[in-house]
Amino acid sequence: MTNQLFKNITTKVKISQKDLEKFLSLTRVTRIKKNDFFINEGSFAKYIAFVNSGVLYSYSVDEKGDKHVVQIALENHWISDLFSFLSNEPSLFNVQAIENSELTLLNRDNFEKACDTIPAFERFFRILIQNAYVSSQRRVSRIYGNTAEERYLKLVKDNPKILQSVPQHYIASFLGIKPQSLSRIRKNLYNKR
Amino acid sequence: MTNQLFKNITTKVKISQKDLEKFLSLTRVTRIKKNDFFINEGSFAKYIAFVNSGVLYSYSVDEKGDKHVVQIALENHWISDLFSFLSNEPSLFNVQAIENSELTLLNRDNFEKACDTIPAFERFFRILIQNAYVSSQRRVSRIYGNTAEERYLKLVKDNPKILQSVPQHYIASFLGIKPQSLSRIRKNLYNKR
DNA sequence: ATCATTAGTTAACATAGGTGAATGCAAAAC
DNA sequence: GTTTTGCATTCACCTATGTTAACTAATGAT
Repeated sequence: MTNQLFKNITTKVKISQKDLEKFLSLTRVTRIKKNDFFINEGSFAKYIAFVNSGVLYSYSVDEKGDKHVVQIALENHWISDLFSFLSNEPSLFNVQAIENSELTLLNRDNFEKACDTIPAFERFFRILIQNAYVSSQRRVSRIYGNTAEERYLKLVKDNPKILQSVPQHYIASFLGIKPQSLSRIRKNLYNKR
Repeated sequence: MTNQLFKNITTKVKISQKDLEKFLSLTRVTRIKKNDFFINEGSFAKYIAFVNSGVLYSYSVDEKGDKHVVQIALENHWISDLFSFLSNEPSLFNVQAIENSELTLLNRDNFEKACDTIPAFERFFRILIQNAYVSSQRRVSRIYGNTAEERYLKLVKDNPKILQSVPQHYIASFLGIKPQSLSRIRKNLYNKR
């Protein structure tokens, strides 16, 4: 599990073994049970989490009370409410475990410390935020430019693991459609072949 | 125009007059004509721009050749392809002037310099990026949770100036619908009253 | 083992928004 | 001043997705 985290960092930035271990010493490992909340909307995101094992997802709840899945974080990905974590504002999202999961946590103080004392980490983290931003922008473009079926096929292609480890109604919400519609889309796709 | 920029910064962070002037000395002012490009997709975003006067907008072009308006920057707002600017990757967007505009430009070297030597500026800029990220996430939620009519009304309410200074087909694209649909929506709204 | 809950499927019907074409108007180009 | 081009509007028709509801299968609780 530690290895996974090391690998996740080293694939994005050059960093010495020593700095990696220094970084690791600022984190702690925890477990979270299926359906438990990692972050509650309105509270403050104290941590960002690297998913060692399991799955988490984040979602917002709109004025009409409808849930909208924003991110699905499988094993080996980072999740938090970045905005709340970085700005110390109340969180706009809930983050919840889809299955029992193991997380490596970094709190805000240690995050600052890591940024201040490990230049490679600051760089790594800047890239993480940029990627989050870009993927959000891409998502807008995709919603506008593609049908739900196209978005589903794109997900199947780019992220087949999500389909295996996440119940379908979460995926529907992530794609911006109702579970019934996803069911219909899948059925049509089968019939086409 | 300089005053506007000062005001834009001081409303978000505390900064001394001296630092403000230092920052200003790192920028330069330029003019751009209606329909000219500030950034071309595929090229590198060398600058971020503060709009002193005029209007710019950014958009992507999808595989089908359709344009999708991503941001509309009126006077007194910042615009760029932040991802390209920060990561030095080719731009994913075009940024173009809707009318003749005057911009205050900051290039990457001076951006780094400003971040390194003016702590308040680094903070200001981090906030700018965070806001961009959050507004992108909010947009996804809004597309999923609201009809085009609701999104239009929200825009009218939050940003009436955009309606006055931007042709309607840009607004339609920004809302994720066709110009005909926006026309229909506006007609229905009139009839309701 | 039983019962209750949640997830997924299907189908009939409703609706928001897309598509293509026609029209009028205003601004730009000549 | 005339012509051309681009923008907004309207309409008839089409399609993707939403809605409601019924049914089944799987999961969890007692």
